[in-house]
Amino acid sequence: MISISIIEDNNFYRELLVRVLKEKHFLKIYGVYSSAEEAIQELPANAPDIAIVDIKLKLKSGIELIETVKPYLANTQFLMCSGFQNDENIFNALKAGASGYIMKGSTEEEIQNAIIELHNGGSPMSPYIARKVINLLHRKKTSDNNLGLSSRELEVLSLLSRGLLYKEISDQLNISANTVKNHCKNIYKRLHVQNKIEAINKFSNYNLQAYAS
Amino acid sequence: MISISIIEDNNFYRELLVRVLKEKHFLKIYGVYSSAEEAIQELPANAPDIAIVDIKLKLKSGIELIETVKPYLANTQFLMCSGFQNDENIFNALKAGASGYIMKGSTEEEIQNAIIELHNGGSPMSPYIARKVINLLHRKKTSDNNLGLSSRELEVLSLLSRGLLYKEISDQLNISANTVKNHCKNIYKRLHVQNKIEAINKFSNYNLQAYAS
DNA sequence: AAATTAATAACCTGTTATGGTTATTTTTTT
DNA sequence: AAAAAAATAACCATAACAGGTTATTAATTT
Repeated sequence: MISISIIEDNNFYRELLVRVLKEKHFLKIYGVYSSAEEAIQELPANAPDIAIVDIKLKLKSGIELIETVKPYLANTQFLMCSGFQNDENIFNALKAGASGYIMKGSTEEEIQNAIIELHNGGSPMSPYIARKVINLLHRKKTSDNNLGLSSRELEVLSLLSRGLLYKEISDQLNISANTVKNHCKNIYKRLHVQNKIEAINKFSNYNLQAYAS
Repeated sequence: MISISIIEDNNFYRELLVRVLKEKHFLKIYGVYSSAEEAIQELPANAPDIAIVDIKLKLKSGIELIETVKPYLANTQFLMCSGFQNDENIFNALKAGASGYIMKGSTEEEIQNAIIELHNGGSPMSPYIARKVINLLHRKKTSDNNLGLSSRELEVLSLLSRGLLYKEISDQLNISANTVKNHCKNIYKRLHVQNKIEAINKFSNYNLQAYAS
């Protein structure tokens, strides 16, 4: 038996969801809320297995709802509900802690399947959103991710980012510690930074954030 | 017109793919390879829009193929082809640079749709794999991500991770640099590390890698 | 062939970090 | 109320790092 709570401000769609989910014997409606504020009050004490959250709520958005309430609901999964396939907010909702979503135009069967998939440890989502998530993984290794650094400098920077000392890096690369030091100085110059950590950050920011948000 | 190359060592399935894709007027078979080695040789000079790669190849796996060949194929998208829904390697393939996948049991229509979705900027994948990707986003903000550090120590560590010096941190927190130094020493002890970078890594590893792989 | 860039390496100086000890005050827990 | 933990802070010695200069060699480009 999967317990489900619904947070949806639109009366019509909320009732529709309730009706569709009541049909299935293995689903149990736990709580029904018409605003994020109401849900924030009630959810922590009444944790469902799955919370279906409309992404566009009145005062607070569904994303804010998840962010505030998630720390208290370790065992609840959030299923976002959006009107549009390619809503940018769906991606942000997934980042905030949602695990999947359904569209408002979905059929009864699709909604039920999404819930089952979610409960089985899957993440139902459209290919468009999936790509945005995947792009975070790729981190642009392909093209100009070197920031003007030479391959040797990238090598040194990579070892630096593991927390190795100059001596340890020089042993690994079979060069002198002075040379490592020298590479670092050049790296700092090119990245316009003053120390290891800033260099590492600049590097990983470039690799990660190009695709983020 | 979408140009497609196929890397598949199984003769039967390779020919089946060719036949299915030839049916569609907007798809053009570009190259057909029966091993990763062959593809590594040929692909860089003959870049297709989409490369369909079997995940299990003889000597080198499809993942290795992508890793070695991707730097030369900035405009090619990789569509993995696997026998199983929940093949762990699919997830690794996505990390390596693939953008979606199809299953060997897929219908002709599903294969064609996956290609179209991929070409339109989507990432076709199953909910199971999607979840593994999503979990990377969540980073376990919820529960015990503090590693036994006090809130003040977390504060210091957070500022450290931006590359600030002791003095800069002490100014920001209105405490003495000696105190910051002291917090660091305690942080290092608790995390069993020797320097800033290792501490930062341990922290972010805990937040990121708990779900990875 | 000449010039440029990359990789190598050493020197010096000053700053920053690390590791150890000790100690006071405040907050939290028992 | 007593004990424990957290936050504060100083001292010392050593190690590591940062920034500057200079220089040789190898590889690449012009």
